[in-house]
Amino acid sequence: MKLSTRTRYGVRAILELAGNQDKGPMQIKTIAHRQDISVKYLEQLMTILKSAGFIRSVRGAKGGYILAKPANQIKLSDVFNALEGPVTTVECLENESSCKRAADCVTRQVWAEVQRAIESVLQSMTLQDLVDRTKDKKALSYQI
Amino acid sequence: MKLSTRTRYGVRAILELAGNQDKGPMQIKTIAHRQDISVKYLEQLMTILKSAGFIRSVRGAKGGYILAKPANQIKLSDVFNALEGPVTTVECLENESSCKRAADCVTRQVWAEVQRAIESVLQSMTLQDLVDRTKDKKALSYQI
DNA sequence: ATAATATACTACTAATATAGTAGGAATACT
DNA sequence: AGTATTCCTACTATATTAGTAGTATATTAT
Repeated sequence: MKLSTRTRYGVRAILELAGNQDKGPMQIKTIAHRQDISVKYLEQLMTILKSAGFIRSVRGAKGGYILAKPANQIKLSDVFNALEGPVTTVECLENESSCKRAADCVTRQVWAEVQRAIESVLQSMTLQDLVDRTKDKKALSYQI
Repeated sequence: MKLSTRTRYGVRAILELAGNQDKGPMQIKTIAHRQDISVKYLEQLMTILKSAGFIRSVRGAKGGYILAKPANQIKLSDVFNALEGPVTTVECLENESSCKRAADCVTRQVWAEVQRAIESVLQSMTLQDLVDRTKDKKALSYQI
């Protein structure tokens, strides 16, 4: 039940943008370097995030990417959904007709509970929350 | 973030055994037929469940599989773990040294919370709980 | 004993998804 | 014009999953 690198990299990339909101567009090159991700691969992830409406691009020199809306309006569950696909542990939860036993299937109920638990965590966090956590951490480390 | 059929089939198979505890060994053939799973594939899943210690086998004619311990002593989280592998959303949660940034990584914290949420659901259920749910459901359907 | 029935074991295969890589086109700034 | 950047499409390598195939071994029933 591992996350794909697509999701892990994508979340880290959009968090870079979220932590950089006021400083103009940020280039793929920069993000890729800071996060140790292949430039070409990240390029594709940014396309996903863009077409999902979380970020927008500025082409040409001095271009790059910026958040399309404030970081506190982007829930992690939405980003996750765009990158990893719907948090669906099993097909029959999206589409009941995919299994004739769905209606009275006990394991289906279990996977539904698992799914709700995951979604509940992800829905409770916005990008801004995570940026704030990072800042708290930095502030703390200065004291040491 | 889909579950593998390995896990889905495996859980359904062991639930068949759990619902059949007092009726002697149950054959792969029977389970495969009732659950619509390939006999040969299920054979492999039973091997996994057996070497994890949840079930034991009886060879030869009239043989089959039975639970190795009472259904209320088998937690779903353990079965899940044997089939799907550890509920680890990301490598660095199992092995901190796999990423040099692990110590102050915010996304790692997020995935840890997701993981805890999943585990908490699975640990709260035993096979017996699920068997009971099935029975409740059947009892209910008789009333209709 | 022998035949029938079941698991045990090992190896192979097909299909799919993931994680990239590669190359050039389009756009915008200087 | 030249440079820097995103945009688009296609390819490739690797791993995993899901399943198939065949034979060996153990146990029961006749």
